[in-house]
Amino acid sequence: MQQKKDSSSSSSFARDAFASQNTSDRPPLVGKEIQRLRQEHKLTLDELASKSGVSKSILSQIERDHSNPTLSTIWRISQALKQPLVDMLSSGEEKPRFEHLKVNQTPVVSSTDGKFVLKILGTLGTVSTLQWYEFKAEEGGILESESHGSGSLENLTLDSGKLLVISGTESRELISGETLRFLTDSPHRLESLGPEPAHGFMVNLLNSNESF
Amino acid sequence: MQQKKDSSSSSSFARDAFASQNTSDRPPLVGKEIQRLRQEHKLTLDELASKSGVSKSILSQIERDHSNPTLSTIWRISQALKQPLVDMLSSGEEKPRFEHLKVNQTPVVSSTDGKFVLKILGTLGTVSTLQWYEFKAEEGGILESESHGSGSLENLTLDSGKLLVISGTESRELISGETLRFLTDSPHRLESLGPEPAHGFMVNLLNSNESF
DNA sequence: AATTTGTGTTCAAAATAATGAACATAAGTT
DNA sequence: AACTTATGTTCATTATTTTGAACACAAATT
Repeated sequence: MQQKKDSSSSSSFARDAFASQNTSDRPPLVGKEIQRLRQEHKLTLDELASKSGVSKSILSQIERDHSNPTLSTIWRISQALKQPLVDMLSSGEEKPRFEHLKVNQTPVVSSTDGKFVLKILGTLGTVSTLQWYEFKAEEGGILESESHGSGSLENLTLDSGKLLVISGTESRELISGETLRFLTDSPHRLESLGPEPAHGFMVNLLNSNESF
Repeated sequence: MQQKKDSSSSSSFARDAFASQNTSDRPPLVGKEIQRLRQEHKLTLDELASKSGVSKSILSQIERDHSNPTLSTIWRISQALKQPLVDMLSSGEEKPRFEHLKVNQTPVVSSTDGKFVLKILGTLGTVSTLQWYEFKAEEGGILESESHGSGSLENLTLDSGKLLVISGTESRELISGETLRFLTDSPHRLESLGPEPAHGFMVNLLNSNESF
């Protein structure tokens, strides 16, 4: 472990700095991103140093990935650049820009009689606090749901047709173009009243503690 | 600046560790979150130390927020816990608690030529991390948007028509029934290719750090 | 109860990140 | 060209993180 301090200040860290983009084999290289942001703000190292309280010299080294900054250092820089800390770190990581789902890749659920069809458009993350759907239902089509848990909110916009919504003891009738938001902490039910098929869009917030 | 090293190893950092939740006045306190994750994985300090290559003692200190970890240290820990680095840092920060949702009439925005019409169905809370829309666009209708900020994700489902999506330097063409998710951290543009009008839904997540 | 084993904390030493001043270089000015 | 100014890099030093070993304590075993 013993390592002779070499005369230059460049430590053992990242002397091979221009390695490939970070794909989870080493800590993210924040240097380029910080430099980009600094230049975008038209700041010199001196200016950023005084704004952030981080010394000019270490800024220089960090930008060239010759140093392994401390959490507090990164944070002070992110503050000065008005950039969420988290963004600065994730910037290097290549994220796929697009995800294109073809028609047959969209999951579809339908009622037993096939009259109510629900396309699952989106589920968010592992914890799944947000989901959204498109639905089409011919006359008489019914969708029954259990409670989604306390604090859950359903947001329903009807594009065409007529829809009866029952949640708990209350019910509403929706016509084309209207939007209804309601709590789904109890079993609820959607029914297409026809005659034309109901078509619409639904966004569900789970465990949201929204009120209206 | 001169500071006498006190006999305990706890540095000047965060001796007042149990400060309030971080709301951008000091670096995020990662200790609790790391500890939570470690325990969730049923690991001891020793085990995490060997998995991550970070010494047991510093782990102990970091968990109690008695140290100001280095980027590479945080990263090695995040790897061992199979947790995206970024998530560990943002955990303490204000999570979008969903707030009051109030949209009575549906506001409508349309392009100057009137060919692209956007109905704003939902905007969530003051922090506004979630929005959703319905859109209709006749042939040639164009919607241009600025960046929604880094980490923003747009989810677009086309019900009918044909749509060209351009984000950054990339573009995709969508046909009826397809869904496209893409990052909107740079200016982007939707264009209805016709001939029949495009109709669809859109869900936008702001500052989500979702990946696909 | 005494011993061992498991787990987290503290200690002194070593490694290295951060600082401020000096230096290097390039771009403008006189 | 010589001088200044602006900007980034390197140097020596200081401050702090990180380490490995020793310690403390509790839980399990004998």
